[in-house]
Amino acid sequence: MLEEEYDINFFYENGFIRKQCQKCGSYFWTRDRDRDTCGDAPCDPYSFIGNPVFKKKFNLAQMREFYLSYFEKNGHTRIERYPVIARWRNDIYLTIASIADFQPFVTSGQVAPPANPLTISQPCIRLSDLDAVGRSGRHLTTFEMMAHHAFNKKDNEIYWKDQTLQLCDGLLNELGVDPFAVTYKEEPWAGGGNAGACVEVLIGGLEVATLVFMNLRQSKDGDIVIKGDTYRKMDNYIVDTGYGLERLVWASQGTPTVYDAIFPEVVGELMELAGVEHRLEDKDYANILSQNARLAGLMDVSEKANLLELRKQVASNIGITADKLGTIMEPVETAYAIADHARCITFMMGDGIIPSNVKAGYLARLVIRRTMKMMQDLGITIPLSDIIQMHINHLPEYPEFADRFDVINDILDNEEKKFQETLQRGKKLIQKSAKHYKKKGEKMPLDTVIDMYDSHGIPAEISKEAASEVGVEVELPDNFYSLVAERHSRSVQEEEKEIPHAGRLKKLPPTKRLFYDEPKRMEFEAVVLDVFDNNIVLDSTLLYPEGGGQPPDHGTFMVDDSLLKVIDVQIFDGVVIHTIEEIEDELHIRKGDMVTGKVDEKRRMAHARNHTATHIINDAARQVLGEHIWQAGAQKFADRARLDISHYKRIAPEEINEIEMIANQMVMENKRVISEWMDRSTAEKRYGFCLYQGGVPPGDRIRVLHVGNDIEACAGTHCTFTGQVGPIKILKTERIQDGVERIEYAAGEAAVVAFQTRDKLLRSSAETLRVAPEQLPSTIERFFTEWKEFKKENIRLKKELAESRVNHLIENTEQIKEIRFISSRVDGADADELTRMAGEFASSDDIVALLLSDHEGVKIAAAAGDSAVSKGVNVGNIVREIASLTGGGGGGKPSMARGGG
RNA sequence: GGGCUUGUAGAUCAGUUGGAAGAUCGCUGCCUUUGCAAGGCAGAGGCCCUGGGUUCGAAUCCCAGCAAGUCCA
Repeated sequence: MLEEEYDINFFYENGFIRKQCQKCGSYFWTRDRDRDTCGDAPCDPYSFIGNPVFKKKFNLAQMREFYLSYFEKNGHTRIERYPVIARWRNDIYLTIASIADFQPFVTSGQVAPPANPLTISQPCIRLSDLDAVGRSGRHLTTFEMMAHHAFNKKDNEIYWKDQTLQLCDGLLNELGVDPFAVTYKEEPWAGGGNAGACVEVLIGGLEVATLVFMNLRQSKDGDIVIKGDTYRKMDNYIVDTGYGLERLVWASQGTPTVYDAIFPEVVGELMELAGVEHRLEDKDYANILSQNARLAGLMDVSEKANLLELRKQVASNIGITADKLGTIMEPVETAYAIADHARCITFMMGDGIIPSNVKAGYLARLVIRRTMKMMQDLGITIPLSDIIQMHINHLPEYPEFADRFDVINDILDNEEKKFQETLQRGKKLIQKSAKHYKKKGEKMPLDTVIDMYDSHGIPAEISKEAASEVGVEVELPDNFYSLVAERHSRSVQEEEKEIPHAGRLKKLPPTKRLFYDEPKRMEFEAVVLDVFDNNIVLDSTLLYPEGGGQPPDHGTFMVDDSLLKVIDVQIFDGVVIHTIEEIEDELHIRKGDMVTGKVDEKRRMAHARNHTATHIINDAARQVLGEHIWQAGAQKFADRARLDISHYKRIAPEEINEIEMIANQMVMENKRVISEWMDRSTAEKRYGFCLYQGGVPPGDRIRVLHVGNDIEACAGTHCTFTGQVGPIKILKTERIQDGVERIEYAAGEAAVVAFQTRDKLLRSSAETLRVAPEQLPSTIERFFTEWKEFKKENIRLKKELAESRVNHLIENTEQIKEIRFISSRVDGADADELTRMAGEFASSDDIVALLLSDHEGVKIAAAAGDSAVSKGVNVGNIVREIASLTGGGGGGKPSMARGGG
């Protein structure tokens, strides 16, 4: 990064000088001429603990308000926070920074920001330092990134570096910080395909803010190199700042850890539940925590070796053994982590994430299970939802969480049950396998433990515990989880969709799509702009190109006297390509020709019905199942459609009936389906992110569709009134992932066909049994029971028959030395009967029986009694040889064998 | 989106190289006991998830589906 990027007037005008850190070598700006270090840990250890840096103590709500109103006062518009689940993006699951709210369309300049400049306090979730949470005293999974953003364009600059620093410095002044204690460290920044100069704001060893001046975009032929990648300047440039709300509060209070500063009540209650005396006013105790936090600030404690080193150092400073310190610290650290994780869960669930085994839901489950495990370790027996309730009580700024508590409670109970079941199942599996290794006198191999975790979700420590209960040792390496990761590290090949004829398409203007304005028109005339292979591009079209889970229209083109069938329609960058069915002749069509196009109306209407029905079902599902319902995917066909929704349980049959009923009522109400093209920002502001249930469309103008209460961004073709959808029939539900339910249904004619198909099924079943359809359930029940009874009787009779035949034949045994031998033909007997008979003979110790029948070719069965076997008789071999004569095969044990051919 | 694991009695699970479907708990009846806990004896209870395939023969092997568990991106 060029040095001149940091040559900022503000510094010169306010008495700053640029120095180089004597420890790490970075450049920084300070008012303090005597300062030699950059102010960042580890060059400067924490000095604010026990020594707050602001003029008063703040809690979260106070600091947030102070910050936002400061920037409001300075010309910024306050913006509502975005959800922690990044609904408007498909590249990340969780909101990891305030700027994430405005990516990709605002930052790229395609879409105007909701206000400019703006200020926001954005809750963010980062799970990358999970292991350090609780231990380091400063790591959090959830934090609020307070920010002021200015989106500048070449011809419209809001403000840039000078004013950004001015605002930051002003804020810190108002908070009452000593101006000499603040340093601004130069640190180039890059991330997510963008980069720029960046200044870290440091007080007392703590980084409280990061000021990024984003003006570069990653580009292969760029001329600026940062961290190995090349970048080039963008036309727009963005002030991207991030102030750590929690850190500012911490610095204002000077408590030993950030946790004690931001949720002291929850920490207090958890410590009590865990039986830990957590008295910060106790000087010795506070001293241990403070030392720990100060030193932890200098190292990465997510690594075990570092944690041990930390323990050693703190222990020697206060004069106790590292082990003893460990027993003091561990429960405290765990309680901190629980408090933090619970807050994370509160935000996740409060914003509607449903735990699952995929995507964002998996991350939620990960955190939930970690938390439950830690609660178990500490002997905290209250349900996790109680801790969530504590957080919600202390978060009055988020009333939406309180509203959703009932559902959260339900979900968490469910999760708790599932986790317990998984652990129990796991324990049994482990002990079974442990017994196996105990027999062999071996240790349990690491591979087994990895298997247990990978396939059954049993944490390694629990495997170890369970195995040791049986008396089998397990060696766990430090890098256990990276070994697991290795198993999965198979190269992922990224498939890049290649757009055919990209070069040619680039030169063409976007095709006018007439089907939005005239949904009922089915015929049109247009001019041919280009022809290649079997593809035709027109200046305008009525044919819907595949998109949004809706398949393309079919139709015909009439050119002069020839009729062409359109079998596929796709859109690339606004240009619609019609693919024509292969014909033997050449296409007699060229640029400039006029074509008369016709839409296959039946197909179009079938799609429109199923598509509108999808919105209706989505709305009905939300009414029946709850507000947490979120579309996770959808696909429409001509004869049916399906909708995937997030839900934490299987949908009960009664619920399906209710959804179906409500959906059909919506149809009967015959409401107008309204569509409007809107500004993206306006639409987001008015309707929220539920707009993006079906995916995030690109561009600054989006089509907003209202179907009843359901409002979504949707580019598909729809009915104009809900009545046109016709009957809606739900066909089935399927659980495609844990936490995601798929509903399949048909609308309109397709629904009628579905009714009829089912009716036919019912009728033909009833006819076969010769009863009325109403009597099917009871009749089938009767048949099934009778069938079972007959089967049992059959077995019983065969057994009796076998016994009586045996009694009859037992006279015909032939004495050969010490064994009695009998062979007989039992025509008509099946393999089972023969076997049973042979077994009956062999219940006498010295008998060897060989039986044959003519059932389905030849069947052979043989058996030998115990003493016969011990004298060396092996009927398995005998049967094998006989069977080979019949052209079949056979075999078995020395005492029992069957065969045939 | 990818990987791995599992579907057998009401429950928890065995089931060896393919060769007669089992155990424990629970259930029913009888016996023992003042009663309970328990013990003894006898018995009921199985579309071995579904559908194909291989085979003389499949709970077991192969393929597809359904249901469930789990790890990762």
